[in-house]
Amino acid sequence: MYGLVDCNNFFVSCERLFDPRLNGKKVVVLSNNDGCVIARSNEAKAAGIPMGCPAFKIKEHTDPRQVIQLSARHILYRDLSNRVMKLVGEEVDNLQQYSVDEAFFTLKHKDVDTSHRVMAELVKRIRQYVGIPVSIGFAPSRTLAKVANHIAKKDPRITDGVYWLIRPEAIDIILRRTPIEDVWGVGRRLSASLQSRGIKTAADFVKMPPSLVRSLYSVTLERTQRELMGHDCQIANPVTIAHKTIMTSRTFGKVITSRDEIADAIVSFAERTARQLRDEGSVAGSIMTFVRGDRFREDLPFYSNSCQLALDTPTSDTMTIARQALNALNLIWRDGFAYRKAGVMALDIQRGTAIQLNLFDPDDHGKLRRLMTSIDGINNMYGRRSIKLAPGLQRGEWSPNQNHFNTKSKTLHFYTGMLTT
DNA sequence: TCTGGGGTCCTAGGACCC
DNA sequence: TCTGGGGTCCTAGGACCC
Repeated sequence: MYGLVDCNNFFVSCERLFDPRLNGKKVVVLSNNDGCVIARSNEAKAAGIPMGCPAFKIKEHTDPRQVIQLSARHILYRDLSNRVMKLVGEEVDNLQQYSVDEAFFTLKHKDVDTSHRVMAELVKRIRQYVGIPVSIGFAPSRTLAKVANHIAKKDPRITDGVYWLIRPEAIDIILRRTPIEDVWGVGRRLSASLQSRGIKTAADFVKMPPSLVRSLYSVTLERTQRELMGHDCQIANPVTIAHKTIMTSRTFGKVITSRDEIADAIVSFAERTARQLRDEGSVAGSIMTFVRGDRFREDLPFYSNSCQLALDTPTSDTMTIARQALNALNLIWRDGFAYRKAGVMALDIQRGTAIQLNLFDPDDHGKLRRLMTSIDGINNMYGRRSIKLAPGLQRGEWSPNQNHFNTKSKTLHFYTGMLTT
Protein backbone atom coordinates (compact mmCIF):
# COMPACT_ATOMS: atom_id res chain seq x y z
CA MET A 1 0.00 0.00 0.00
CA TYR A 2 1.37 3.34 -1.07
CA GLY A 3 0.43 6.84 -0.08
CA LEU A 4 1.10 9.85 -2.26
CA VAL A 5 0.99 13.35 -0.83
CA ASP A 6 0.90 16.13 -3.39
CA CYS A 7 0.67 19.90 -2.86
CA ASN A 8 -2.22 21.50 -4.72
CA ASN A 9 -1.14 23.99 -7.42
CA PHE A 10 2.06 24.18 -5.43
CA PHE A 11 3.91 27.23 -6.81
CA VAL A 12 0.71 29.26 -7.00
CA SER A 13 -0.19 28.23 -3.45
CA CYS A 14 3.24 29.44 -2.30
CA GLU A 15 2.70 32.83 -3.93
CA ARG A 16 -0.79 33.12 -2.49
CA LEU A 17 0.54 32.45 0.96
CA PHE A 18 2.35 35.80 0.85
CA ASP A 19 -0.25 37.71 -1.19
CA PRO A 20 -3.84 36.74 -0.42
CA ARG A 21 -5.06 39.10 -3.14
CA LEU A 22 -4.13 36.32 -5.54
CA ASN A 23 -6.89 34.15 -4.10
CA GLY A 24 -9.77 33.47 -6.47
CA LYS A 25 -7.84 34.86 -9.46
CA LYS A 26 -6.36 33.30 -12.56
CA VAL A 27 -2.72 33.00 -11.49
CA VAL A 28 0.15 31.32 -13.32
CA VAL A 29 3.81 30.92 -12.36
CA LEU A 30 6.27 31.14 -15.24
CA SER A 31 9.44 29.15 -15.93
CA ASN A 32 12.89 30.58 -15.66
CA ASN A 33 12.94 32.97 -18.60
CA ASP A 34 9.31 33.96 -17.99
CA GLY A 35 8.87 31.48 -20.81
CA CYS A 36 6.33 28.77 -20.04
CA VAL A 37 3.52 28.24 -17.57
CA ILE A 38 4.74 25.79 -14.91
CA ALA A 39 1.96 26.18 -12.35
CA ARG A 40 -1.68 27.27 -12.56
CA SER A 41 -4.37 28.16 -10.08
CA ASN A 42 -7.65 26.25 -10.41
CA GLU A 43 -9.13 29.39 -11.98
CA ALA A 44 -6.35 29.43 -14.61
CA LYS A 45 -6.87 25.73 -15.28
CA ALA A 46 -10.61 26.29 -15.69
CA ALA A 47 -9.85 29.07 -18.19
CA GLY A 48 -8.15 26.46 -20.37
CA ILE A 49 -4.53 27.51 -19.96
CA PRO A 50 -2.56 24.30 -20.46
CA MET A 51 0.53 23.24 -18.51
CA GLY A 52 3.68 24.24 -20.34
CA CYS A 53 1.87 26.91 -22.32
CA PRO A 54 4.29 29.57 -23.61
CA ALA A 55 3.46 32.86 -21.87
CA PHE A 56 2.81 34.68 -25.13
CA LYS A 57 0.20 32.09 -26.10
CA ILE A 58 -1.96 32.61 -23.03
CA LYS A 59 -4.10 34.94 -25.12
CA GLU A 60 -5.13 32.02 -27.28
CA HIS A 61 -6.97 30.58 -24.29
CA THR A 62 -8.29 33.50 -22.28
CA ASP A 63 -8.09 37.25 -21.84
CA PRO A 64 -4.47 37.70 -20.72
CA ARG A 65 -5.34 40.89 -18.85
CA GLN A 66 -7.22 38.76 -16.35
CA VAL A 67 -4.27 36.43 -15.79
CA ILE A 68 -1.70 37.29 -13.14
CA GLN A 69 1.68 36.06 -14.37
CA LEU A 70 4.48 35.63 -11.84
CA SER A 71 8.18 34.84 -12.17
CA ALA A 72 9.17 31.71 -10.30
CA ARG A 73 10.95 31.94 -6.94
CA HIS A 74 12.25 28.44 -6.59
CA ILE A 75 14.16 29.11 -3.40
CA LEU A 76 10.94 30.07 -1.67
CA TYR A 77 9.17 26.98 -3.03
CA ARG A 78 12.00 24.71 -1.87
CA ASP A 79 11.83 26.21 1.59
CA LEU A 80 8.07 25.65 1.90
CA SER A 81 8.41 22.16 0.41
CA ASN A 82 10.90 21.25 3.14
CA ARG A 83 8.43 22.36 5.81
CA VAL A 84 5.62 20.32 4.29
CA MET A 85 7.81 17.22 3.97
CA LYS A 86 8.99 17.54 7.57
CA LEU A 87 5.42 17.41 8.84
CA VAL A 88 4.58 14.46 6.57
CA GLY A 89 7.69 12.61 7.71
CA GLU A 90 6.51 12.74 11.30
CA GLU A 91 3.40 10.69 10.50
CA VAL A 92 4.52 8.15 7.88
CA ASP A 93 7.20 5.57 7.08
CA ASN A 94 9.56 5.36 4.10
CA LEU A 95 8.99 8.89 2.88
CA GLN A 96 10.43 9.22 -0.62
CA GLN A 97 10.29 12.67 -2.10
CA TYR A 98 9.55 12.36 -5.79
CA SER A 99 9.58 16.02 -6.75
CA VAL A 100 9.50 19.39 -5.05
CA ASP A 101 5.80 19.06 -4.30
CA GLU A 102 5.06 15.35 -3.93
CA ALA A 103 6.25 12.30 -2.04
CA PHE A 104 5.41 8.61 -1.75
CA PHE A 105 5.29 6.85 1.60
CA THR A 106 3.95 3.87 3.51
CA LEU A 107 1.69 3.91 6.54
CA LYS A 108 2.64 3.51 10.17
CA HIS A 109 -0.74 2.12 11.20
CA LYS A 110 -2.24 -1.10 9.92
CA ASP A 111 -5.94 -0.34 10.11
CA VAL A 112 -7.54 2.00 7.62
CA ASP A 113 -9.77 3.86 10.09
CA THR A 114 -6.88 5.00 12.26
CA SER A 115 -4.79 5.81 9.22
CA HIS A 116 -7.54 7.85 7.66
CA ARG A 117 -7.96 9.90 10.79
CA VAL A 118 -4.22 10.51 11.08
CA MET A 119 -3.93 11.50 7.42
CA ALA A 120 -6.93 13.85 7.50
CA GLU A 121 -5.39 15.53 10.54
CA LEU A 122 -2.07 15.77 8.71
CA VAL A 123 -3.70 17.57 5.78
CA LYS A 124 -5.25 20.02 8.24
CA ARG A 125 -2.02 20.52 10.13
CA ILE A 126 -0.02 21.28 6.96
CA ARG A 127 -2.65 23.81 5.99
CA GLN A 128 -2.54 25.38 9.42
CA TYR A 129 1.21 25.43 10.07
CA VAL A 130 2.68 25.88 6.59
CA GLY A 131 -0.33 27.31 4.76
CA ILE A 132 -0.15 24.95 1.79
CA PRO A 133 -3.14 22.82 0.71
CA VAL A 134 -2.25 19.18 0.05
CA SER A 135 -4.07 16.03 -1.09
CA ILE A 136 -3.31 12.41 -0.24
CA GLY A 137 -4.17 9.27 -2.20
CA PHE A 138 -3.73 5.61 -1.23
CA ALA A 139 -3.57 2.53 -3.45
CA PRO A 140 -1.77 -0.81 -3.86
CA SER A 141 0.78 0.64 -6.33
CA ARG A 142 2.36 4.00 -7.01
CA THR A 143 0.66 4.37 -10.37
CA LEU A 144 -2.73 3.79 -8.73
CA ALA A 145 -1.78 6.11 -5.87
CA LYS A 146 -1.36 8.80 -8.52
CA VAL A 147 -4.90 8.11 -9.70
CA ALA A 148 -6.17 8.17 -6.11
CA ASN A 149 -4.42 11.45 -5.43
CA HIS A 150 -6.02 12.94 -8.50
CA ILE A 151 -9.43 12.02 -7.14
CA ALA A 152 -8.58 13.42 -3.71
CA LYS A 153 -7.85 16.73 -5.44
CA LYS A 154 -10.68 16.84 -7.92
CA ASP A 155 -13.74 15.17 -6.46
CA PRO A 156 -15.73 17.69 -4.42
CA ARG A 157 -17.11 14.84 -2.33
CA ILE A 158 -13.63 14.31 -0.89
CA THR A 159 -13.80 16.94 1.81
CA ASP A 160 -10.73 16.10 3.88
CA GLY A 161 -8.27 15.71 1.01
CA VAL A 162 -7.69 11.97 1.53
CA TYR A 163 -8.87 9.22 -0.84
CA TRP A 164 -8.41 5.43 -0.67
CA LEU A 165 -8.42 3.41 -3.89
CA ILE A 166 -8.25 -0.15 -2.66
CA ARG A 167 -11.29 -2.31 -3.42
CA PRO A 168 -10.95 -4.03 -6.83
CA GLU A 169 -14.50 -3.01 -7.80
CA ALA A 170 -13.70 0.62 -7.01
CA ILE A 171 -10.44 0.44 -8.97
CA ASP A 172 -12.32 -1.00 -11.93
CA ILE A 173 -14.88 1.81 -11.92
CA ILE A 174 -12.24 4.51 -11.59
CA LEU A 175 -10.04 3.08 -14.37
CA ARG A 176 -13.01 3.14 -16.71
CA ARG A 177 -13.29 6.87 -16.05
CA THR A 178 -9.57 7.53 -16.45
CA PRO A 179 -8.52 8.62 -19.96
CA ILE A 180 -5.42 6.76 -21.10
CA GLU A 181 -3.47 10.00 -21.48
CA ASP A 182 -3.97 10.74 -17.77
CA VAL A 183 -2.11 7.61 -16.70
CA TRP A 184 1.27 8.22 -15.09
CA GLY A 185 3.89 6.93 -17.52
CA VAL A 186 1.76 7.38 -20.63
CA GLY A 187 2.79 10.57 -22.37
CA ARG A 188 1.72 12.20 -25.61
CA ARG A 189 3.33 9.77 -27.99
CA LEU A 190 2.23 6.61 -26.26
CA SER A 191 -1.33 7.79 -25.69
CA ALA A 192 -1.68 8.75 -29.36
CA SER A 193 -0.42 5.32 -30.38
CA LEU A 194 -2.65 3.50 -27.89
CA GLN A 195 -5.69 5.51 -28.94
CA SER A 196 -5.12 4.57 -32.56
CA ARG A 197 -5.53 0.96 -31.39
CA GLY A 198 -8.82 1.77 -29.74
CA ILE A 199 -7.41 2.06 -26.22
CA LYS A 200 -9.23 5.08 -24.81
CA THR A 201 -9.23 4.51 -21.06
CA ALA A 202 -7.02 2.96 -18.40
CA ALA A 203 -9.58 0.10 -18.22
CA ASP A 204 -9.13 -0.61 -21.95
CA PHE A 205 -5.39 -0.61 -21.46
CA VAL A 206 -5.50 -3.07 -18.56
CA LYS A 207 -7.37 -5.54 -20.79
CA MET A 208 -4.52 -5.70 -23.32
CA PRO A 209 -2.35 -8.84 -23.04
CA PRO A 210 0.81 -7.77 -21.16
CA SER A 211 2.99 -9.66 -23.63
CA LEU A 212 1.51 -7.56 -26.43
CA VAL A 213 2.18 -4.34 -24.52
CA ARG A 214 5.75 -5.46 -24.08
CA SER A 215 6.33 -6.46 -27.67
CA LEU A 216 4.62 -3.41 -29.16
CA TYR A 217 6.10 -0.92 -26.72
CA SER A 218 8.47 -1.63 -23.84
CA VAL A 219 8.92 -3.23 -20.47
CA THR A 220 8.39 0.20 -18.97
CA LEU A 221 4.86 0.41 -20.32
CA GLU A 222 4.18 -3.19 -19.32
CA ARG A 223 5.15 -2.26 -15.78
CA THR A 224 2.75 0.66 -15.88
CA GLN A 225 0.05 -1.77 -16.94
CA ARG A 226 0.81 -4.17 -14.10
CA GLU A 227 0.81 -1.28 -11.66
CA LEU A 228 -2.68 -0.35 -12.85
CA MET A 229 -3.70 -3.95 -12.11
CA GLY A 230 -2.60 -3.36 -8.55
CA HIS A 231 0.82 -5.02 -8.65
CA ASP A 232 3.66 -3.02 -7.17
CA CYS A 233 6.41 -2.84 -9.79
CA GLN A 234 8.57 -0.15 -8.17
CA ILE A 235 7.94 2.17 -11.07
CA ALA A 236 9.31 5.18 -9.32
CA ASN A 237 12.85 4.72 -8.21
CA PRO A 238 13.42 6.23 -4.82
CA VAL A 239 14.83 9.67 -5.38
CA THR A 240 16.59 9.39 -2.06
CA ILE A 241 19.56 7.69 -3.71
CA ALA A 242 22.22 10.05 -5.01
CA HIS A 243 21.84 11.54 -8.45
CA LYS A 244 23.51 9.88 -11.42
CA THR A 245 23.87 13.14 -13.28
CA ILE A 246 23.68 16.74 -12.14
CA MET A 247 23.02 19.47 -14.65
CA THR A 248 22.88 23.24 -14.58
CA SER A 249 21.72 24.99 -17.72
CA ARG A 250 19.89 28.13 -18.70
CA THR A 251 18.26 29.71 -21.66
CA PHE A 252 19.75 33.19 -21.91
CA GLY A 253 17.64 36.32 -21.81
CA LYS A 254 18.76 37.02 -25.40
CA VAL A 255 21.05 35.44 -27.94
CA ILE A 256 24.75 35.72 -27.08
CA THR A 257 27.56 35.93 -29.62
CA SER A 258 30.49 36.68 -27.34
CA ARG A 259 32.69 33.82 -26.24
CA ASP A 260 33.56 35.64 -23.02
CA GLU A 261 29.91 35.96 -22.09
CA ILE A 262 29.31 32.26 -22.63
CA ALA A 263 32.46 31.40 -20.68
CA ASP A 264 31.15 33.55 -17.86
CA ALA A 265 27.89 31.66 -17.84
CA ILE A 266 29.68 28.29 -18.01
CA VAL A 267 31.73 29.14 -14.94
CA SER A 268 28.55 30.01 -13.04
CA PHE A 269 26.94 26.73 -14.10
CA ALA A 270 30.08 24.81 -13.09
CA GLU A 271 30.09 26.47 -9.68
CA ARG A 272 26.51 25.51 -9.04
CA THR A 273 27.03 21.95 -10.26
CA ALA A 274 30.09 21.51 -8.05
CA ARG A 275 28.22 22.90 -5.07
CA GLN A 276 25.42 20.40 -5.55
CA LEU A 277 27.92 17.55 -5.83
CA ARG A 278 29.41 18.55 -2.48
CA ASP A 279 25.97 18.91 -0.90
CA GLU A 280 25.26 15.31 -1.91
CA GLY A 281 28.66 14.03 -0.80
CA SER A 282 29.50 12.98 -4.36
CA VAL A 283 32.25 13.47 -6.90
CA ALA A 284 32.02 13.54 -10.69
CA GLY A 285 34.20 11.49 -13.02
CA SER A 286 33.54 13.62 -16.08
CA ILE A 287 32.12 16.98 -17.08
CA MET A 288 30.04 17.83 -20.11
CA THR A 289 29.49 21.28 -21.56
CA PHE A 290 26.89 22.03 -24.22
CA VAL A 291 25.90 25.10 -26.22
CA ARG A 292 23.05 25.61 -28.64
CA GLY A 293 21.46 28.27 -30.78
CA ASP A 294 17.88 29.46 -30.71
CA ARG A 295 15.68 26.72 -32.12
CA PHE A 296 12.85 29.19 -32.74
CA ARG A 297 14.86 31.67 -34.80
CA GLU A 298 14.76 30.54 -38.39
CA ASP A 299 16.62 33.66 -39.49
CA LEU A 300 19.80 32.59 -37.67
CA PRO A 301 22.11 29.69 -38.54
CA PHE A 302 21.65 26.98 -35.92
CA TYR A 303 24.50 25.27 -34.15
CA SER A 304 24.37 22.83 -31.29
CA ASN A 305 27.14 20.77 -29.81
CA SER A 306 28.41 19.17 -26.64
CA CYS A 307 31.67 17.80 -25.33
CA GLN A 308 32.30 15.45 -22.45
CA LEU A 309 35.73 15.37 -20.83
CA ALA A 310 36.91 12.97 -18.15
CA LEU A 311 38.52 14.35 -15.01
CA ASP A 312 41.89 12.92 -14.04
CA THR A 313 40.51 12.30 -10.57
CA PRO A 314 36.82 12.26 -9.65
CA THR A 315 36.18 15.51 -7.80
CA SER A 316 33.65 18.04 -6.56
CA ASP A 317 36.16 20.88 -6.56
CA THR A 318 34.71 24.01 -8.11
CA MET A 319 37.89 25.18 -9.76
CA THR A 320 38.77 21.85 -11.34
CA ILE A 321 35.24 21.44 -12.63
CA ALA A 322 35.07 24.99 -13.95
CA ARG A 323 38.41 24.53 -15.70
CA GLN A 324 37.32 21.32 -17.37
CA ALA A 325 33.95 22.83 -18.37
CA LEU A 326 35.84 25.67 -20.07
CA ASN A 327 38.17 23.18 -21.78
CA ALA A 328 35.11 21.46 -23.20
CA LEU A 329 33.65 24.80 -24.27
CA ASN A 330 36.85 25.60 -26.18
CA LEU A 331 36.49 22.37 -28.14
CA ILE A 332 32.94 23.05 -29.28
CA TRP A 333 32.97 26.83 -29.62
CA ARG A 334 32.34 28.19 -33.11
CA ASP A 335 32.56 31.87 -33.93
CA GLY A 336 29.78 33.47 -35.88
CA PHE A 337 26.80 31.76 -34.27
CA ALA A 338 24.19 33.21 -31.94
CA TYR A 339 23.82 31.12 -28.80
CA ARG A 340 20.66 30.94 -26.74
CA LYS A 341 21.32 28.20 -24.25
CA ALA A 342 24.23 26.48 -22.54
CA GLY A 343 24.82 24.13 -19.66
CA VAL A 344 27.23 22.06 -17.62
CA MET A 345 26.60 18.48 -16.60
CA ALA A 346 28.42 16.29 -14.10
CA LEU A 347 28.51 12.59 -15.03
CA ASP A 348 30.00 9.33 -13.81
CA ILE A 349 29.06 10.42 -10.31
CA GLN A 350 30.32 8.40 -7.35
CA ARG A 351 30.18 8.74 -3.62
CA GLY A 352 32.71 11.30 -2.46
CA THR A 353 34.49 8.84 -0.25
CA ALA A 354 35.33 6.71 -3.28
CA ILE A 355 37.90 9.16 -4.59
CA GLN A 356 40.55 7.34 -6.56
CA LEU A 357 43.62 9.46 -5.97
CA ASN A 358 45.66 10.01 -9.06
CA LEU A 359 49.31 9.58 -8.21
CA PHE A 360 50.28 12.21 -10.72
CA ASP A 361 47.73 14.75 -9.59
CA PRO A 362 49.65 17.54 -7.89
CA ASP A 363 46.55 18.97 -6.21
CA ASP A 364 46.31 18.65 -2.48
CA HIS A 365 42.85 17.22 -2.03
CA GLY A 366 42.68 17.94 1.68
CA LYS A 367 43.45 21.60 1.13
CA LEU A 368 40.96 21.92 -1.71
CA ARG A 369 38.24 20.22 0.29
CA ARG A 370 38.75 22.59 3.20
CA LEU A 371 38.65 25.58 0.85
CA MET A 372 35.41 24.40 -0.71
CA THR A 373 33.88 23.79 2.71
CA SER A 374 34.77 27.33 3.74
CA ILE A 375 33.26 28.81 0.58
CA ASP A 376 30.07 26.80 1.04
CA GLY A 377 29.86 27.91 4.67
CA ILE A 378 30.19 31.59 3.78
CA ASN A 379 27.65 31.28 1.01
CA ASN A 380 25.24 29.55 3.37
CA MET A 381 25.62 32.32 5.91
CA TYR A 382 25.55 35.37 3.66
CA GLY A 383 23.53 34.21 0.69
CA ARG A 384 24.26 32.26 -2.42
CA ARG A 385 27.18 33.36 -4.53
CA SER A 386 28.54 35.78 -1.94
CA ILE A 387 31.86 34.22 -2.86
CA LYS A 388 32.37 33.05 -6.40
CA LEU A 389 34.98 32.57 -9.06
CA ALA A 390 36.09 35.76 -10.77
CA PRO A 391 34.54 35.28 -14.23
CA GLY A 392 31.05 35.02 -12.76
CA LEU A 393 31.20 38.13 -10.62
CA GLN A 394 28.11 39.86 -11.82
CA ARG A 395 24.91 39.00 -13.50
CA GLY A 396 25.92 38.94 -17.11
CA GLU A 397 24.31 39.55 -20.44
CA TRP A 398 23.31 35.92 -20.33
CA SER A 399 21.11 36.17 -17.24
CA PRO A 400 17.58 34.98 -17.88
CA ASN A 401 14.77 37.53 -17.95
CA GLN A 402 12.53 37.52 -14.91
CA ASN A 403 10.31 40.54 -15.00
CA HIS A 404 7.25 39.38 -13.12
CA PHE A 405 8.27 39.01 -9.49
CA ASN A 406 5.37 39.79 -7.24
CA THR A 407 6.89 42.87 -5.63
CA LYS A 408 3.68 43.63 -3.81
CA SER A 409 3.67 40.40 -1.90
CA LYS A 410 4.80 40.31 1.69
CA THR A 411 7.46 37.74 0.82
CA LEU A 412 10.90 38.55 2.07
CA HIS A 413 12.85 39.97 -0.81
CA PHE A 414 15.48 37.55 0.36
CA TYR A 415 13.70 35.03 -1.81
CA THR A 416 13.58 37.22 -4.87
CA GLY A 417 16.83 38.83 -5.99
CA MET A 418 18.60 35.52 -6.01
CA LEU A 419 19.48 34.16 -9.38
CA THR A 420 17.10 31.22 -9.83
CA THR A 421 17.51 28.00 -7.92
C1' DT B 1 9.26 40.99 -28.57
C1' DC B 2 8.05 36.38 -25.80
C1' DT B 3 8.67 28.82 -26.27
C1' DG B 4 12.04 26.08 -18.85
C1' DG B 5 15.17 23.17 -16.30
C1' DG B 6 16.45 18.91 -14.36
C1' DG B 7 16.09 14.32 -14.09
C1' DT B 8 15.34 8.76 -15.10
C1' DC B 9 15.06 4.55 -17.75
C1' DC B 10 15.06 1.74 -21.95
C1' DT B 11 16.35 0.33 -26.59
C1' DA B 12 18.64 -0.07 -30.89
C1' DG B 13 22.64 -0.38 -33.08
C1' DG B 14 27.60 -0.15 -33.68
C1' DA B 15 32.20 -1.70 -32.22
C1' DC B 16 34.62 -5.27 -30.80
C1' DC B 17 35.75 -9.98 -29.32
C1' DC B 18 36.37 -15.07 -29.87
C1' DT C 1 22.52 -17.59 -55.19
C1' DC C 2 25.86 -17.98 -51.05
C1' DT C 3 28.59 -13.57 -46.69
C1' DG C 4 29.07 -17.56 -38.85
C1' DG C 5 27.12 -17.04 -34.40
C1' DG C 6 27.01 -15.35 -30.15
C1' DG C 7 28.52 -12.58 -26.74
C1' DT C 8 29.60 -7.78 -24.23
C1' DC C 9 29.97 -2.98 -23.83
C1' DC C 10 29.04 1.63 -24.99
C1' DT C 11 26.46 5.49 -26.83
C1' DA C 12 22.84 8.19 -28.86
C1' DG C 13 18.39 9.07 -28.83
C1' DG C 14 13.67 8.57 -27.49
C1' DA C 15 10.21 8.24 -24.16
C1' DC C 16 8.60 9.62 -19.82
C1' DC C 17 8.17 12.55 -15.33
C1' DC C 18 7.45 17.14 -12.64
